[in-house]
Amino acid sequence: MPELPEVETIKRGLSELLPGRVIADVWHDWQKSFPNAPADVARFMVNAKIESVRRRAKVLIIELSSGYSLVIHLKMTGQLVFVNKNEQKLENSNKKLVNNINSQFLFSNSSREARFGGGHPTDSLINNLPDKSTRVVIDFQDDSKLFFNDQRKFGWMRLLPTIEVPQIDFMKKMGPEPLEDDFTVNKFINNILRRRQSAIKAVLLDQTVLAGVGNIYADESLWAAKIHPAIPAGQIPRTKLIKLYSELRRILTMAITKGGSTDRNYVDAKGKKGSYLTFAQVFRKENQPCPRCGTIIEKIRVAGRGTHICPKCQKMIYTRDIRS
DNA sequence: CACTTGACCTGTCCGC
DNA sequence: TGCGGACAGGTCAAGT
Repeated sequence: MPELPEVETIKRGLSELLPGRVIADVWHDWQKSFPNAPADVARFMVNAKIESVRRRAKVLIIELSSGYSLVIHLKMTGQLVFVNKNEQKLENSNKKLVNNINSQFLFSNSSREARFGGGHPTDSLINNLPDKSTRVVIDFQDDSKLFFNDQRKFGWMRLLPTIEVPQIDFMKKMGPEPLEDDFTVNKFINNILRRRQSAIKAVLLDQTVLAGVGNIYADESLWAAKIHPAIPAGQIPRTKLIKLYSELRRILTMAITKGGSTDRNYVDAKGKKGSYLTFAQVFRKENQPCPRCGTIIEKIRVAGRGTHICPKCQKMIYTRDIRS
């Protein structure tokens, strides 16, 4: 769910809210989410000040004044929700007013629904925390709180010495970020072709090739570049890869300016369904017409993932390595 | 080594 | 209405 644009959006939000705040207490109930020893938490988190919030691919890094950092991966259902006590009081006394300001202190899939979708049931999220998905609560000295919620328990949070963060395994293996200035089209093509026999979609999802792309943006960029997701990477003409490079960067950049997307469908208070993938062209659009040619979009399975294609725009036409 | 599949979880949705 | 099962997707371990 959270891919690069979503994590970037969360990072930008937390960057405005957390730095300068001092941790008063930390509660956590779940070893997998937050396996650090209570003694370490007490020693390196309590009384520490938040210095900065950074992002590497889909990973958030909250740097503390103690020389330690919180490294956070939200995986599919993780949320980071910041709640300011004053706002909470306001919520209790004047619900309408708070609905309008929810977005400034909620950073989660639900908050994006709130922001882009208008009123809906999760407007009341702020009243319900902690809930049963809450794994970690960080209390600040000014009585504001940061909640880490994760329904499916795939996400995690680790407290590590800041200087060791780049050394941990999955950080070292991570490939380049698609939006970095020095990530050139040639680098992109060379990295793609490192996995010549794999389906192009599997390559885009491989974080050692390219860090930050997930299922939504893989489908969207392959549709934009008119490439079938199951084509072996090595069989794609160079001109198509150049197109894929520019479309991937364009779509990721656009998604960030829109504050990310969410694939959560929900039912609002009136039982009405809605989707908040406002700029998706194919993702979760199966059985709907392709925005480009009108052909009905199909959902198939590629690289073990649900995959959305226009069967006319994205044909399996390559049968040999035409680069050589 | 290259590449694919299944496990990790739980809430939701679909069909019977 | 309830119930079983498929499905969702990021990442890693285990498999071919």
